Amino acid sequence: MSKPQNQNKNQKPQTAITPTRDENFPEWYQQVVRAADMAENSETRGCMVIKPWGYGMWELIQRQLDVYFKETGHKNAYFPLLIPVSYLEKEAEHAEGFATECAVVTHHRLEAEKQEDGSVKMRPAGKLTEPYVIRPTSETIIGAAFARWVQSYRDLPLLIYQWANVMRWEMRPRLFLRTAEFLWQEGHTAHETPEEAMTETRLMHDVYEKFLRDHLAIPAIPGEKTEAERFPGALNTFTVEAMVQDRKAIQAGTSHFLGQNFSKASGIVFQGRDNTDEHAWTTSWGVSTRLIGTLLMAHADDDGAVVPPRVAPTQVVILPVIPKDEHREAVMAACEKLASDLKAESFHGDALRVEIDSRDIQGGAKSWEWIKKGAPVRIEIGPRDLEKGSVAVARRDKAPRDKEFIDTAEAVSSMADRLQKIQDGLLARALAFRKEHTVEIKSMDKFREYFTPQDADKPEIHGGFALAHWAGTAVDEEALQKEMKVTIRCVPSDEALRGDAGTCIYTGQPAEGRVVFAKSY
RNA sequence: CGGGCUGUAGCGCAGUUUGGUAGCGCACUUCGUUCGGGUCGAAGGGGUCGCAGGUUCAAAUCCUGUCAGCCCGACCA
Repeated sequence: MSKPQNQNKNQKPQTAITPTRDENFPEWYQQVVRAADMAENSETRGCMVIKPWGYGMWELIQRQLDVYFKETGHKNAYFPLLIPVSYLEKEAEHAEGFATECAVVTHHRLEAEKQEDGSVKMRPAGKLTEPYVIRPTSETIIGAAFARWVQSYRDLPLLIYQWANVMRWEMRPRLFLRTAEFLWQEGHTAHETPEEAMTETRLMHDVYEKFLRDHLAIPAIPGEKTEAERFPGALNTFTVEAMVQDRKAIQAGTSHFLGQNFSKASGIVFQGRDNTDEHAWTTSWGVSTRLIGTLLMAHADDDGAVVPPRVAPTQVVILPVIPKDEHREAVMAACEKLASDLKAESFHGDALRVEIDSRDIQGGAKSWEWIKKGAPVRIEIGPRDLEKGSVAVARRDKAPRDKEFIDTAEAVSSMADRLQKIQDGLLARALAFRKEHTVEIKSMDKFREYFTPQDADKPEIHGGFALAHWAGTAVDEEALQKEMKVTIRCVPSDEALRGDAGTCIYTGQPAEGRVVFAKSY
């Protein structure tokens, strides 16, 4: 009966994804997205089609973040996709920052033109007197609305956010990480005082950090951006920086203290308590579908996606094992029963998301599909289980063939706990990984050594986060980036990471504390 | 936007140098076989070779243009 493994004509690779992370990380990432059936490139340049498994994650992210936004007093609204070009001209730094990546709408009509061969060509007609840009972000158009809405200090604060698509004509799109069109949430608030606005900025920064940690199992480092990395037009930018498995950093969410830059540009003026006209203090903050790319790069392995249970569209997939047709009815009935029992259980306030995969395809192939999608738990039920009253439970955070045979009732009652263990395990693993690849560096020699790949032609995964003292300028930062592609990811908020005062590794000047350096996405 | 590579069936590719109107693997359909498992066998379906021009009796193959994708830069969530 037993035959040697991998003796088939079409030998399967040892891993479901080729290449592996070590072999070629960027290519591995793309293969994971595809194997998990989450998204694909579309006909439209730089834009992706998000498929149900990927969009399902986004829906959960939306729903769960929405709770936090509402809890912190914000209200959802919606503003136009098209922004008059003149709006962008109001804030110089902002305009400059986004000018090179704006899609511009110049016409409002098409005219059909019959060709000689009978086909039809559509030509733009009806030129607009003032072109529109498709929003790359909405500070300006929301600012214009705020200007209308605010008269008195009694109208403040305004706490608004919207779920929307935005467009930035990126030169190098990558599924989820950087696409020309992406989905996001953008918060925009206006306040009476700078202190209040700063409190708001930090509050949302904190919300993002907790969301990444508790929902996406990503331990991000919260901190402030340096001037060089700041949002165009902002006074302060706060970021949550995550480390992914090639040890690079990715900015997963930002919140900006905009001072009065945008209120001056948009004319958000209110009459203050002392009867004088004042400009409001504004903030903006956002996370995007990039979160999904981040979570893949943080958790996926060489067998495909690994989705944290809290954002898994299907948390438990039931795989019927039907050796002979005569077993079908009994097995399917058991699956239905199991599914409904599981759905009666709850995880973080929601019914468990359970799916029976009853497709008539090879069991092995089916099981591997769910491994590649990263469903947290797979349950098999076959005739033998029916006799014994047990089921076979497999976890995505364990080896593909690692199955546990558990009494059915117990499998159900312990499922929420099992999902939480997976969720916690992913976070612990990601945190351990980040710690393992975070070093403290005290000299430029060591710094260069850390960030220089062994093989320059085909750079291997190297480096990580470096904590080092810094007192340099934006110009110094740029020099570092030119030399090694390393940037300051943030000035960490965490005192332990920030450390004590010391000597800047670059300028030798006294530095207040350490900053986080890394290569980044 | 600069430099390099690529575009042939849903996916991955061969064929292009030396023009003669398409082939392989996987996937898909049907039948059988196997069965806690990404089985094996047989028979099938599917492509105006990225697009547009040009050269030629003849173009996937040569020429020009263009679009898209990937990798490396610059830019960015």
